[in-house]
This record gives sequence, C-alpha cells and structure tokens, in this order.
Amino acid sequence: MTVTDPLPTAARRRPSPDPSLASDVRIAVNRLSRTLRAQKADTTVSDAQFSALALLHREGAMSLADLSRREGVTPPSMTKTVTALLDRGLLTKDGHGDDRRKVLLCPTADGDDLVTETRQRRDGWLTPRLAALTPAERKTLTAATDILRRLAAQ
Amino acid sequence: MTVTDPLPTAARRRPSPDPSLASDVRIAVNRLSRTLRAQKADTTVSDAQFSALALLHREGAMSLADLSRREGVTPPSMTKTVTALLDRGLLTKDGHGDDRRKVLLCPTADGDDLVTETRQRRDGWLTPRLAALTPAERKTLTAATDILRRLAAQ
DNA sequence: TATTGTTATACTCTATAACTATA
DNA sequence: TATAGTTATAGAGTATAACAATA
Repeated sequence: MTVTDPLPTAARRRPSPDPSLASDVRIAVNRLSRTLRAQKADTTVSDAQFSALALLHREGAMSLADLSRREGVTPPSMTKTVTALLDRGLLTKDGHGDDRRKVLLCPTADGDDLVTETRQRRDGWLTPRLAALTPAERKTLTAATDILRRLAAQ
Repeated sequence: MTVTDPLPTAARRRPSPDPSLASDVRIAVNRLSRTLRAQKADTTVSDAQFSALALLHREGAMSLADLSRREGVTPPSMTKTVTALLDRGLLTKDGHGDDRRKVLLCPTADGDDLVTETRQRRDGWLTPRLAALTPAERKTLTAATDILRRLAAQ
C-alpha cells in the first residue's frame, strides 16, 4: 500500500499540543484491531475471499480487473481468489456482454447470505461490549469513529 | 479484510442505543490500523517479523514457546520468523540457563533501533494529522483511546 | 498495439506431523 | 512421559513473467 499522501496544509502549521496522543491512539487502535481480527472464527472462507465477495456484495457485479484494482491485488492473484469462490458456489462468472474479453463477477444468493451473516457475527462480539458502556462513553466513541475514519482516509 | 463496509441493514433496525456503532467502530479501527501498519521504517522486515521483534522489544527476552503463544502462531511458524530475524542480525538466541531445552530470544541493538525508528515513523505520520484537528476533536480522541484500550483488553 | 484474463513459477506465512534433545 | 524447539511437508495468498483472446 502506498502511503505517500501529502500532509494537509493545516498540519504543517500547527504544533502538536500533546505528543503522547499519537502513540496512545496508535497503540489503542492496533490492539483493538487485533482483538477484533481474532474474533473472526470464519472457517468457510478466507480473509481475501471474504473481502472480494463483500466488495461485490456492496458494489454489485464487476470485472476481474476492476475487482483486483479495488482490492489492491494483481489480476493473477484475484483469479485464484475468484476461482475459490466459484468452486464454493458463492459467485457466478458470466460474459460481460459488450466486451468479450471481460467477465462479470456477481455474488450468488449464498454469497450474499454469507456476507450478511459474517458481518453480523463480527459485529456480534463488539455489540454487547458497547452496550455495557455508559451513554456518555458511547457518545464519545461515535464522535471518535468519525475522526478515525477521516484520519484513515488521508 | 474489507474495511469499507456500509451499515448492515439489520443493524439499522435493532433497538439498541446506537445499532450501527459496532460496525462503525470496527470499520474505522480496522482502516486506521491498516493505514498505520503501512508506515514501516524498513521494508526488508515483514509484518510477522516486525510484530515478533516489537513484542520482544516491549516485553523483554522470552523463549520461543512464549513468543509463539503471545503472537498467536505455532512454534514451527515462529521458528521461521525468528530464523529470518536472526539472519538479519535483529535478534540474538541464547541458552535459557536453567532449562537447556529453552532458548532466550532478545533484540540486538539494531533490532531495538528498528522498532524505535518504526514507531517514531508511525507516530510521525499521525502526529501532524492530529495537530490539524480541533482541540475538541483531540479531546474526544483522548477519551476514546481509553475506551478502545479497555475494549481491546477484554 | 493495448487490454483482459489465465497459466507457470516462486516466495512468504501459516499449519500439522514427526523428530531430537532435555526434563 | 512430557516439554522445548526444529525439520519436513503442504496449503493459502501474494507477486512477476509470459501467454491467448479480443479490442
């Protein structure tokens, strides 16, 4: 992944008021991310397969080149992932119509179900733990989530 | 792992305090973690290698069994990772002393430097971006970091 | 010629099973 | 017998290079 995006202009002007905040945020985010990853317990499909399937579920059918570009892997690598999903009956592969070189990859009903169920299971670990927080803490997390998302998008 | 999932339809209907919060937190945390992980100081060391080295740097020397347990991989897998780190001069492997079956793995000066530099680089990416936020946003992140840490510890 | 997708090949990280040295 | 670590082997997932079919 390339991470050479330029800094926002404002970032070059203001001094950091709390030098330890960066470390604190980084460590907290990495630890929780690791904990969440450990809750997957999804034995049916691998991470790479689920990620590709979820993208198709979310954005609809697309070609192999588009899928590999969106997932940040090479076409040969995506061919392998797609083959595994086809073998498991989670995808269909059809002609693209206008361009006979292209294929159109689309989740099956089983594929759509798997995405929905897996997502609910992954949220399922976190949901009761968030419910155990105070309303004020949840409000803080809601606001922080938006900030974290903006940081990750840079 | 996909990190840009939209809200699950079911989550919008659930009568919890904030049904979408679990998805939002999970996605935001995973995305930022992924972005931060990409800020490596040394591209010759893989993620698995850096993760093991950073654990030894943080917690001090330990045996291969302890290291593999803490990293959540099997001993044979950790043997490979450790061998690569030894070959790169980032670790030392010595006898454990009391039990001659055990080994004691310890970062070298170069290993410690690599961890420190990588950490500074990752903080260095985040610090100016945090400085570009408003004081209220930084206050929110400070409070959220504590909550995230407690969640990760469960 | 350029693009789409596949095959061939190789490297890394992971695992299980079987081995050795020691306790 | 049990434990610590290694070696052997295999399965994913990734990559680059080379190819066929199509535009």
